[in-house]
Amino acid sequence: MRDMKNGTKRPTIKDIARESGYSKTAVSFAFNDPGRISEKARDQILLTAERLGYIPDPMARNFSLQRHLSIGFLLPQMVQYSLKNPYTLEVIAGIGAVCEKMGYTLTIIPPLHKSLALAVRNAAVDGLITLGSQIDGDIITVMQTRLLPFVMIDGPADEATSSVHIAEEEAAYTQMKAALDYGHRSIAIIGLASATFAIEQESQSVAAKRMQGYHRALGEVGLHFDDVNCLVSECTLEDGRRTAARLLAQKTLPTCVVTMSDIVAIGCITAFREAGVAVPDQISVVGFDNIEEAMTITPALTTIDQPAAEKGKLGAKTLFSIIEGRQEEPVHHQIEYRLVLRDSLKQL
Amino acid sequence: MRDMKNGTKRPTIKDIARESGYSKTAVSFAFNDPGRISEKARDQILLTAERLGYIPDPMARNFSLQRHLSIGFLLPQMVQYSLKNPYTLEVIAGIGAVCEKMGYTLTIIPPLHKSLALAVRNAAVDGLITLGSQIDGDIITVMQTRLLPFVMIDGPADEATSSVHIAEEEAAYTQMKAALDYGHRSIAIIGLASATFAIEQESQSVAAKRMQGYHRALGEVGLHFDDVNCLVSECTLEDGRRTAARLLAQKTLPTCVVTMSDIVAIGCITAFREAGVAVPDQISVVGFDNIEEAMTITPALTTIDQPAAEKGKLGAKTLFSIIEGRQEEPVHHQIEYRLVLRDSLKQL
DNA sequence: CGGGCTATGAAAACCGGTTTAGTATCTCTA
DNA sequence: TAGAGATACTAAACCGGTTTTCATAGCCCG
Repeated sequence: MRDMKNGTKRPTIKDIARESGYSKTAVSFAFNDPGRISEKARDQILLTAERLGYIPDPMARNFSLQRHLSIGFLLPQMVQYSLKNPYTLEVIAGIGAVCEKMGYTLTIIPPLHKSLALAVRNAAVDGLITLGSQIDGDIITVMQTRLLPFVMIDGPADEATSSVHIAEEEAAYTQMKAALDYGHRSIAIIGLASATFAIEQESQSVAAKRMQGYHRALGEVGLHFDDVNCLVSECTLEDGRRTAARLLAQKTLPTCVVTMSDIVAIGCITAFREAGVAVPDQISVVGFDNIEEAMTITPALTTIDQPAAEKGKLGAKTLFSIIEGRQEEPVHHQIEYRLVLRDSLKQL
Repeated sequence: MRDMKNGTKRPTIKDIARESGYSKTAVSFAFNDPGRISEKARDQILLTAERLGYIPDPMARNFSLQRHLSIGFLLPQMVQYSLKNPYTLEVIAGIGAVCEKMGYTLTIIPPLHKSLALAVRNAAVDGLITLGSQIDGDIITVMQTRLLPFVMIDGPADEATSSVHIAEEEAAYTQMKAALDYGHRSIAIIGLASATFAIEQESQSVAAKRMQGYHRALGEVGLHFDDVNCLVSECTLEDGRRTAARLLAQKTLPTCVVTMSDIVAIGCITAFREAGVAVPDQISVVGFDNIEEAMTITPALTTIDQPAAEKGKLGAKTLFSIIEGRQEEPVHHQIEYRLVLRDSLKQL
């Protein structure tokens, strides 16, 4: 009997076959289809496996079965940004909950050598979920070439791509309208990093659609982008604070700051507080997302609620239905948003 | 020429070999070791690959190379709990940042059929990071049997296991002492779900070590567990609120609540606020972890700072050094904690 | 002009499982 | 008692790459 106990290498199915006196096939059956062999053989094999410390190699198994038992989540930005954004994290949690139910793992895929397309090329997953607008043609090409099922959340999805999203333009319109309805006319907008203030462009990006909504709401009271203070911030608490500092450095403060993200809004509130500027008495702040913290901060944040966890769940469910072949045609889930009025927006 | 464009299956290396007139070997070289073949052959092959939409199968490649290019993070609890805990998320972000740098993906591993050990058996990863005390012998046995490198964060690590942690007993002592130093004698403790109030047991779990620290601090002012109100909460905002409700339902309120987790502390604060109980004027609250929100909530939370992201980074770095064979002996990183005094703890 | 070296590429083994196809034996039935 | 069918098992093919080993041709050099 070959001494394998202290060998540096793990025993394989072949070792168990040899040691137990049965064939590879029999060993495989013992683990995967016990009824297929005799009780005696099964016991022999399982005992041998136990004795040698044999555990079937998951990768070999997955490879043979042509599956991964994992779906991928494509990080919209570098890890240090993405995984600090509570909205993103809530989406991930939603995806994760479905994965758990399905017996899959969830692979977080950061850019590889700064390239998301490269990361997708190498991703060992059964399907992908993307979040946000940073998804360019290269990435889509790779996914399609690999025949990798994918679902876009908040992304620039065309007709052929399954997606989950809210009515961005309308939601942004609603958000801005709330500020205007409360009497605010001196307004600052803090957009996402990818936002552009050239309304003409036909971009499918979330930021662009929201800008269109802002534009429409402002137009209804006779305002234009030229009349508002337009800034841009990374989607992090820190950068929200920095952006608020930029506002504070200007001569005149707006009466209301409309942001595209709660995390930025919260950054602003803390920065204002530290600068001795009272929210909402001196300045109102409106957020977007309704993350959990929007409720706990003082003052509680007026914001647009979009069910992030629900988005993640729906995205994951959709992906699994494609993976399992239950879904042939692309689907586009539009889910509900909702204005949540809290203390951070003050009636003028 | 075989028509492959609209076939339902992806082309393999064999197809490219046949179509280009070269061998599998040559195709492999074209992608991985271009200098090994002639320029002409390389161009031919790459062109053919492009034309047929060939991308090497990552799983086959990884299988052949006996690697995964992914490390696993073992979720301490069910997804819906784990991924709602900011502390856990910060640790994950730290791990993720290192993964990104190393060109690895991060696989989130939820329990499989309620079993973490089973999930570990099947995990397709090069190594594992665990968090918390829920790691039992079965899980460790599987990791060892699979010869899977692993690092424990906040875990019950023995000498043979690489780990990252703070001095739990001492940190808890410091936390409790702060409350006592501020004059509090009527105290409630809200422990982690796994906490037990039988101080005698020699458990290695975080909760047990912290209880020992509490016990020591209380003892110094002549108090004992019998004199304090001991509760237990899941590590979620929601359960924190429920636990606060249980406190509120009792006849007498303590003057100070000492929790093992910021997220629970914040849940308590919001519950107290909603019940009209002023923090810290009527009741003080002390947290543990110093998550980002501890600073933004009103009143700002007095807590023990432990650098979660740093823990994740250090854990991941350690794991990679084991995977790459640079680290033979197990290492135990003990990192610094720090008491952060803020408004939620009031001098009596 | 023969021996050795380099450049180029193909054949076959290998990674560790699963599965198909097939064989030998035993049991039941007509 | 022959044939059909079930049972228990094995050999070999397969998943799609990488890598080792080997073959051939061309070249340089003494």
